[in-house]
Amino acid sequence: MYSIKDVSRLCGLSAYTIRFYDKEGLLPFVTRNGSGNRQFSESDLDMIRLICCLKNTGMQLKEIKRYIDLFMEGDHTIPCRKQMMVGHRASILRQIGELQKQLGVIETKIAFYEAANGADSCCCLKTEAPKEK
Amino acid sequence: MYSIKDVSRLCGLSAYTIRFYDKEGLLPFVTRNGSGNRQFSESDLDMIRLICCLKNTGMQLKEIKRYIDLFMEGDHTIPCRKQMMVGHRASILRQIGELQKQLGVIETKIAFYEAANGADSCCCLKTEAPKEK
DNA sequence: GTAGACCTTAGAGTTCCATCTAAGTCAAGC
DNA sequence: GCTTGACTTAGATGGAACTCTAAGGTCTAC
Repeated sequence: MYSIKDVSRLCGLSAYTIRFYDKEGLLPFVTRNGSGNRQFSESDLDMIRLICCLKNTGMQLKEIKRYIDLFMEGDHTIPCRKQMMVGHRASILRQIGELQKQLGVIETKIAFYEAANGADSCCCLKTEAPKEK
Repeated sequence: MYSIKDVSRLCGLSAYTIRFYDKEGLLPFVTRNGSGNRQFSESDLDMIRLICCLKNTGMQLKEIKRYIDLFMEGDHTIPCRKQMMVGHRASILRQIGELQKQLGVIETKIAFYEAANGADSCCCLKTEAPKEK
């Protein structure tokens, strides 16, 4: 069994975020110990990792909650959950396609700058790479 | 010359959003007509399309503003702008890689559901595909 | 038995991005 | 000259996803 801090470390979420997810109903499967503290099992961890995966691929928390709700309802919702994942796969493929398209635009822009100016000159070496993920 | 409504239609942004971007300093190149209304040139449109491209690939508005500010400073900032685009290209490639990795997780999940249940059965036909883009 | 580290809660605050409201200006058509 | 409609502004509001604060409970070690 893991504490909230363990999960935070293992899943790369802050403890705040984990509590927030719980409050939002994303973690109804998490149990408590005698003193009311959350305790997470290995399978809870797996579920949280799946939640992160869905979130990182652009699924909204309320949609993830819908998935979790189905999960809690039992095996008879498997076809429905599968349906959601199939839809989400399509969404991810769309995103990848879109990113690849936009990548082309940026490539063109870079090529333009390459042509407009000498190879490696830079007026502003302190420019750090954008931090967006 | 295009009105704000034209640009809204041509770029898929609401007029609110265009004004908001202007207020945020993303459109310093836009001129006004006699009565104070914004008028957009063809090259303004191109710039707005680039802004959309950067935004859609996860660049924050303040980072985009930094790019626009450099653009307004003139050609001597080209190496710096190129640097930004090179960094952003790396960011897009990271995003694509990440999505592809997560796609694998979802594929596995679907395969699991496929195994757990009959081929095309579905308990919940009204499930629409997730709308996240 | 008390200090320190950990947890709990409710609820406030923050950031980002966008959207809307209210009040007003301007130009064209009747 | 008045209505209509598109535009302007400042600033309020919204929602998504956190992030933090305050007040307090519980366990362990000394």
